[in-house]
Amino acid sequence: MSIASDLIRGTTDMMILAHLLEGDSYGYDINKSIRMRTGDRFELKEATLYTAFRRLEQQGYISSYWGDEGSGARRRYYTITAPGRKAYIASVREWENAKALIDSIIQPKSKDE
Amino acid sequence: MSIASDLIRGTTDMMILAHLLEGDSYGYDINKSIRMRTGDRFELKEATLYTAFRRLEQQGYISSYWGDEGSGARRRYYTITAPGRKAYIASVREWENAKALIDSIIQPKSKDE
DNA sequence: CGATATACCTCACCTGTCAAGGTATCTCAG
DNA sequence: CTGAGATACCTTGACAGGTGAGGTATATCG
Repeated sequence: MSIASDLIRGTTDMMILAHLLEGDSYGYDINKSIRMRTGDRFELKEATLYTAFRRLEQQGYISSYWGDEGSGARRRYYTITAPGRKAYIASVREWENAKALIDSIIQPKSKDE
Repeated sequence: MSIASDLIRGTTDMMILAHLLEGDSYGYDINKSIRMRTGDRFELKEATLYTAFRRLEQQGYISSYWGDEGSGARRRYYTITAPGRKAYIASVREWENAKALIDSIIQPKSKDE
């Protein structure tokens, strides 16, 4: 179950950006939302999540700030930037493209089986 | 142009196995055929191709033999094995699964844009 | 007080891709 | 004959992203 790590590679950043498009969020919440959207069939590993945040922030695609909750564990919120939106659009385009290319290469002989 | 290497990661083996399903073949030919099927928009890098062959052979998914052409450069032919066929089917299933999961995570708000 | 959930983080390791380099043979133009 | 180009194979080292394992801190509930 779950996706082979080699298959998700390169889509992690896109997943995160997709979520930030709908509003600022923080790590734990993004992952929870991914779990829910996929019916518990997939989740990002924490290490993957946080290294992705570092990467995206370094590239200027997201920016972060500490939330000021009165109680509970502190949360670091992330916002998608304008370049981030552009990068997201480009990555979705690339993803659609890759899907089509790969499918054309492995073209299954029949629809069912 | 071309697919980001992080996006194809994990599909290379599947691509190669897909080609071997149609009959024995050798490296150069497989790559040529991939180039053609994708209208010159994609090709595996040689280093990637040959490391994939090593990997697949080690896993018992393919086996190889030297062709005996009277003239020209020698070719190493590859055959897909029974376990290889099973692995191919499993990997296609996994790929379809991953596509659906990823799409559900990045779910675009509208069909066009 | 201990367990559980929330919430963050880092390090070392593994694996697959790829640029760069190499070898050898054949064909064809000049 | 010589050199270029295509065919055909291979290896090495660097690089990048995912991940297991470990760590910190707070709040809640029994």
